[in-house]
Amino acid sequence: MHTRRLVKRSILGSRVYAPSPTGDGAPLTGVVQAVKQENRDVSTGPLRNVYTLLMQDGSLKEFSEDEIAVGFSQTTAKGPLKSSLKQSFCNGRGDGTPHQGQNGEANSLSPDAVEGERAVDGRRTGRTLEGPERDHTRSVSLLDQKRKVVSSSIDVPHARKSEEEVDMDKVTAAMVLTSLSSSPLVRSPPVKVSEGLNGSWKESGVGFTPSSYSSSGYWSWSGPSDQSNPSTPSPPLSADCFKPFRMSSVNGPPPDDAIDEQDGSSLLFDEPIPRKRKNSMKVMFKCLWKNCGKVLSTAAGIQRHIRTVHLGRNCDSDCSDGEEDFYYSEIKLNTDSVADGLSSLSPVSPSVLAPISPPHDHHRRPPAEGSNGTNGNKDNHSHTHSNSTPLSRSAPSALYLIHAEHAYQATAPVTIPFSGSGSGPGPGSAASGSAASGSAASGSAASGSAASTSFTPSSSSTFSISWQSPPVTFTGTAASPTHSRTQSFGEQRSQTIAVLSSPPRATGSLSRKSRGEGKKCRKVYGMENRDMWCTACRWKKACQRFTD
DNA sequence: GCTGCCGGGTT
DNA sequence: AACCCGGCAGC
Repeated sequence: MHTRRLVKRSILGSRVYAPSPTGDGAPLTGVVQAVKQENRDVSTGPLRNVYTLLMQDGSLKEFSEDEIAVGFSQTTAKGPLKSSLKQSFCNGRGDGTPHQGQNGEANSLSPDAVEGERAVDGRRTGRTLEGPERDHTRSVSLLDQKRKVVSSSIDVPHARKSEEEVDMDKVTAAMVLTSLSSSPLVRSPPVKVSEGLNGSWKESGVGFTPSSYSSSGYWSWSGPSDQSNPSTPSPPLSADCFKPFRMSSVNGPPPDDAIDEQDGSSLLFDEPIPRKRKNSMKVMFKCLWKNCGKVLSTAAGIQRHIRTVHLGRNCDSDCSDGEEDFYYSEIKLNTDSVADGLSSLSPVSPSVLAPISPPHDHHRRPPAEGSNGTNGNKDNHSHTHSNSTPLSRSAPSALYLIHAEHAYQATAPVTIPFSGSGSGPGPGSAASGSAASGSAASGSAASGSAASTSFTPSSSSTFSISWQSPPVTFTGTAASPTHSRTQSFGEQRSQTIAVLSSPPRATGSLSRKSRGEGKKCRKVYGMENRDMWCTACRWKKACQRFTD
């Protein structure tokens, strides 16, 4: 069944021989408690494994894989340990290619099992591709062929089989029991993983951990999350990790079971994907530096941009202190909504958008920037007190533009009119203003007129009513900022989808067909004669019979 | 609260 | 495409 896990688990808890610390040549025995990966020399590339051993005297010591030898096969000393531990389960550095994983697996399987795996592999790949990767079927099937060629051309070490067989039998028995008890864990993550493939790869990384190493506190798993910037997306990684994992998960059982489980998991995997794709989310990274707003598709790119352009550092990421992280934000773009929003917004007020960018810039500039606060205050005051026109123009569009940012930043436009009359604006006070405004808005959000009354006293009397009409949008989204104030950033971010989709809706409401005043089927025929209604009325659509 | 109807889901 | 329904917004 879980061949990889089997291999991994066979190491943890294994008795190994380690060199004596005193160097007198008498090896000590220890039990592998944990494994971690270390990159001793960046230039030499691949990671090496460092094993934490519980020594006989109860102490914990770390040894590199070169230093220790496996206890159960003393004659082969280092060899088996290193090779078996070298099963690079997609360790995220690129050296865990599917081929390697494949071969590693084959090493610990009988030739028959390898054949079985190939067959399953072939079916599995095809099946998987029926889903989201349908478009790449050809290239992947080529890959698949290539994989077959590779694995068939590599000698499966038969000799090792007998050597490991004894140990494997024991461990396999344990694994069968373990897998029975942990199967829910194994099966449930796929849902998560499939989400991860579409949305955040991080989730997929996390999703693997419990299923792959569900026991024994295997803390050394250096998945994507702990070796790269958390905000650095790496979809191919999760995809690559994902496939071998799934293949390995169906290796153990007899073919029939494998197919069944395969089908089951295929359902689990494939089903949510089409739905998710509807949202077609795209993660971008936006520079928050004043007057920049550069948007890049990769975190590394935006970091480099900030480092070089704004922070004036020319060195590469090595000398980064992570400061760049403060200057960019992750944007989840709902491409559909954004496209709709832009297309529907621009005809309404095309001239409004352009001059707005500077003001909206103030709200989202990083707090770390020195001049930020004062400028922001100035501008906000000028907006709120001196002239109503810029505000009346900027508010709706600023609202929209900020929607492209973190959801929590959407609190800013809400607070503009409120905080302006109160204490100084700026990020901090704006938030407090938002609390007040939030409660006010949410309390009266039911109707636009009520919202406008709550505006009037706090804002200057120069406000024109024209400001209020767009807030059809405003009241619609008012709940969101209010809400988000008590949320964590993660939750707020997930809200971005909803927030992003609101502008189109707002503009949609502008184009919403005004309510028909004439008689409608419902009025004419009444509820009791519902079957006499026009179909549109029956379907709660615009009446087609009594058009106004 | 009633009503018209939009948006989206299901069959 | 037909059908259904939640929910918004005007009245």
